[in-house]
Amino acid sequence: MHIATDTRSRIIAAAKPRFHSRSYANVGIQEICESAGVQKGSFYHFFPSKRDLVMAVIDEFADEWAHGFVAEAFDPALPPMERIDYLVDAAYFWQKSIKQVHGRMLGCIFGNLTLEVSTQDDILRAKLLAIFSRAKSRFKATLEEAVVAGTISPLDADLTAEAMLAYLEGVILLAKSQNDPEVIYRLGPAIKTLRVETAA
Amino acid sequence: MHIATDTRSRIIAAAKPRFHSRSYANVGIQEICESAGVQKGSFYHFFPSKRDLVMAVIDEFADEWAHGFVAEAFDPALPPMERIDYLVDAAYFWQKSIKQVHGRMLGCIFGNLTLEVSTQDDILRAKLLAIFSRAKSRFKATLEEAVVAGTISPLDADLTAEAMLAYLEGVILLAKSQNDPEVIYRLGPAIKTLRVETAA
DNA sequence: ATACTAGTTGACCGGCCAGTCAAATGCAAG
DNA sequence: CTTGCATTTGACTGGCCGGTCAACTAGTAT
Repeated sequence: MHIATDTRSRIIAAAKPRFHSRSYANVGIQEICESAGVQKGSFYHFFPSKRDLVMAVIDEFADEWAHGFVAEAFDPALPPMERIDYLVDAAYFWQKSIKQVHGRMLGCIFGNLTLEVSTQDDILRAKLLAIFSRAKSRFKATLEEAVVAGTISPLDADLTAEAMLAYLEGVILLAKSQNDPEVIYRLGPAIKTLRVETAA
Repeated sequence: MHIATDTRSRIIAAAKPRFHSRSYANVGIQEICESAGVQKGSFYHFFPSKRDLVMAVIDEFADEWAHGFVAEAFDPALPPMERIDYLVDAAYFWQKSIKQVHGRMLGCIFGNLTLEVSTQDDILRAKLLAIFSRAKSRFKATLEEAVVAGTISPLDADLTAEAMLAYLEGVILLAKSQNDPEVIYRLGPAIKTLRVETAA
């Protein structure tokens, strides 16, 4: 099997936009199979369960971001605090373009899934947590660099990073409630005002 | 029917913790009926649809908060910025007590439902939006008062209020991803550092 | 007593849910 | 040519989904 079976890929490709635009519980395996032109039994040959599929979808989204906007935003050539602006802008433009195509603001799939499933499935929660954890590390490293560069005054980089991530997710949530990406545009830049001071 | 039928109330009482701790799609009417000791047909006598039930549940949660913690927090006797601290504390203690009883952090039901259903049901989205809108107004009035009192320097009260609400929701989201209310405790106080300056 | 209505009952609808299975297919290595 | 494995097929399971319905009960108002 030198040629990586495209069946698996087609399943994931069919599942991605559905989980993103609806919800975990609202998307059925049957529908995914029909859309991917795959039989039920074939699906279960590649994925032991629905949960395994959504984990693969999460990975794909994470990779897509990591190699796309995130890589661009956290470009070491950029002054540290500008990287944060860049990331917020990227979130804005991405949501905006999705809305133009799809008619709706879909928000962040990691946030969406977290609120839906994390009380019901600890394995999925752990997966999502790991994603947030990596995002936080990016913010943290950037903040530390900014402190060293003297761009911002010293602060608790770990907690401030977490606060910024929380803010970004919250802004996207509110934007989704208004079905309007412009909320991200208006509220996003305030992310840089967030600060947690270092403990005494 | 002088005695307000308790059937309706029992249905809502059975639905509340379920929608809060799981999700809209994951809770069935059958289960709610069984738990409330009510027949299916009786359910549909009081609620035209599942959506109407969840709207009633949203209203109950909103009232509970409005007459509980929110009323306490936005007490005019408190210095304005302390009201915001109070509200964040209330969110923390509430989530913490839920976790002690239930074993899990359930988060904010408005945020949970927003991310789950707002791409699929504009009526529910509008309902949730109205809740957020009221919350934002509370923040805004408080900020305006703080500016007048000279506690904080002048800012864009409308956008800062929205930013604070976003931050609170984001912090709760992150806390839920870690199943740990202490996240709210650690990150919450930074809400007061958020600022959107007035436009030129 | 009668008529009306709010409330209740429980069976029923078509359809979808996640997941299983035994049998068939196709391909590759010996 | 044969063995063996990856892949695919499509029917099938038991159970739940939201919602409907006609019949029944009970209380109230005239």
